[in-house]
Amino acid sequence: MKHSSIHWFRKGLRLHDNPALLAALRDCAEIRPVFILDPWFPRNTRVGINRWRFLIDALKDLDGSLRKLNSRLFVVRGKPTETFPRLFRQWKVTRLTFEMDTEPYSRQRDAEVVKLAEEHGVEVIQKVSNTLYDSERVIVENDGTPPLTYKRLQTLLSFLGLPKRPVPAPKLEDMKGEWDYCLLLRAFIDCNVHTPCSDSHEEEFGVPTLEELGQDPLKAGPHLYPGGEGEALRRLDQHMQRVAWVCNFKKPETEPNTLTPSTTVLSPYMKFGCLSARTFWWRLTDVYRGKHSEPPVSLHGQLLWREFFYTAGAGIPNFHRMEGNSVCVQVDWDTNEEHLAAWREGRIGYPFIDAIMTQLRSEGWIHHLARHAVACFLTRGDLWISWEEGMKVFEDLLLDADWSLNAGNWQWLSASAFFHQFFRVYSPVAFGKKTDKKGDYIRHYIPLLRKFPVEYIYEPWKAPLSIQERAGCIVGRDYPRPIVEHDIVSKRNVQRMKAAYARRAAPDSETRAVKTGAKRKADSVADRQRNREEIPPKGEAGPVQRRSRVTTLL
DNA sequence: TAGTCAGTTGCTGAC
DNA sequence: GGTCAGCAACTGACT
Repeated sequence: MKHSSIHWFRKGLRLHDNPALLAALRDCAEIRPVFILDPWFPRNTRVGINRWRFLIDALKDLDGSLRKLNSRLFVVRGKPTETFPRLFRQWKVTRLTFEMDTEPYSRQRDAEVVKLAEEHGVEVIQKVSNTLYDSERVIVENDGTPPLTYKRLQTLLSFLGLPKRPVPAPKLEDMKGEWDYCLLLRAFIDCNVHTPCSDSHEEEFGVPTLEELGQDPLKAGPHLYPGGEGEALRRLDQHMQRVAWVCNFKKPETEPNTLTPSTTVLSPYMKFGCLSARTFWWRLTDVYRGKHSEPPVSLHGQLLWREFFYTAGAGIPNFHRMEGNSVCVQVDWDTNEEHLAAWREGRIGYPFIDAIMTQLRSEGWIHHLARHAVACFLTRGDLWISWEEGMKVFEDLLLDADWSLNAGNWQWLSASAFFHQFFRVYSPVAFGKKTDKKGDYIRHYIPLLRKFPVEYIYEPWKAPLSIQERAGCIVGRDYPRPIVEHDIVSKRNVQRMKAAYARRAAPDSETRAVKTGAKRKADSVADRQRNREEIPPKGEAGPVQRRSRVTTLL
C-alpha cells in the first residue's frame, strides 16, 4: 500500500536529522509537509516580534528547501484539533508523522490529535529527535524522576551510551555535508513521492507575513540572526572551522558584554529545531582532536545542559510555576509592577543591567552570563520579584525562549531549584566590570551615557554634577537613579532566602514533599552497577525500554 | 543513617 | 594583575 502522508512540522523546522519526515516518505505516494498556524496564537501568547520574524524566516527557508525537492510547505491556518480531521478527509491521509515534544501543552495537544487520527484510520508515527536522548527514557532510568544535578544526569547518560547519530547514517562519503539532503531527494525520486499543489497554494498555504500575525514590521529590531535551517547550518559550519576555539571552549570564561557575541548564538536555531542537537553533537565530536574541554563547560557540555532542563521539564509537574512544583523553593516574592516594568524596559538605573535589557529588547539575544546578571537582579539579588515574571519577559523577548530551558534556568538563577548557593549574589556593578572595564558595552546600548568617564560609567549617580553636565546627562533627570540600593537590599534578600529555605525544611513542608513525590532516593553508582544487566550495552542509546520498579520515597 | 563532598559562571580585600 | 582566603552557608549525591 502506498501512503498519503502528512509530516507535521512544529519544532524541528529542518530537513536534516528528521527521522519522522523520513518515516513519512517510506512507501509513500503523496506527502504534504504541514505547519499549523493557530490564529489564536499570535495575539494570545508571549511571542515578541523578533521571534515571530525568526519563525517566518525558518518557514520560508523550509519551503524553499522543499521546493528543491519538488514539494512545498503547507502553512495551514486553524487549530490542530479542528484542522486535522478536515485534512484527513480532504487529502485521504493514511499516515501522520511528527517529532515528539515533551512540553505539557504539546503533549496534551498531540494526544488529542493522535486520538483523532485513530478515529480516521490514520497511522501515527512519532520520533524522538529534538533532544540527544529520549527524556522519558532518562527519567525511567532514574526510577521515575528527573535527575536534579548535572553529575547525576551524566551518570545516567554514561549507562545509556552516546547519543544516536543523526539520521540517515552518513554513507555517501562523496556527498559530504549533503548526504541527508541527497537521501531525501532520492526518497522523493525513487519512491515517486509527489506533493499535490494547486495554483492557489500561495494564497491558501503560503508562509504568513508579520502583518498577518498582527505585528508591525517597523517595530522589529536589527535582523542580526535570520531564522532557518540554511542559516543554522552555515553558522554551525562557520564555528566548527574554529578548531582551537571549539576545543578550548569553556562557557564560564566567555564574556557577557562583548559587542559581538562571544558564544555561538546557535540557541535560537536549536529552539526552533533548525539545527539538530545530534548533528551539533557529532560535528563537535568530529572537531575534537586531542585535548579539549569537557562538560559541563565545553560545547558538548552545553548540549547536555539542554538535556538536563528538557528532562526536568518533561518529568516535573508544573515546572513553569512555583506553586505545585515539587523541586521549587516556595518564596514570598513581592509584587511590584513599577519595578518589573522598569527592569523590563531597561530603566533600573544600573547601566549594566539596563544595557543588557536594551540589547534583549532590540536584538532578541543576550549572553548567558548577562541573563544571570539580570535574572539575579530581578529575583533574589535586588528586586525580589518572582522568577515567573522574568520568565514571561524572556518568553516574549528572547529568540531562543524554550519552555523547559527558560523555566529551568529561571529557577536556577533565583536559587529556587537546582542551584542553592543563594548567598552568591551578582553585583550589578562589579560583575560587568570584570570583562569590560571601559564600559563600551554600556556606551553602545545606552548612548545617553556614552560620554561618562570610565570611573563613573557603571555608577553614573556617583559622578559630580559638573561631570554629569559635561557628559550631557543628569542622573535623576535624563537617566534614572538606581531603583534600589544594591548593597543594602542584596544583604536583606539573602536573609529572606535563608528564611524561605528554613520554611522548606519545616515538618509541614516535608509532608508536602512526600505527598508530591518531591524527593526520591536516587540509585548510587554502585546500585546502578549492580543492576547493570538490565541496561542496554554501552554504545549508542537504544530504544525506550520502560522498567517498572518500586520507587523509594524518603 | 549520618557524614562528607562537590557544585558550569560571586564579591571583596589582602598579598 | 593574578591568586586566594574569608564571607555565610545551601542542596543532592554518594559512601
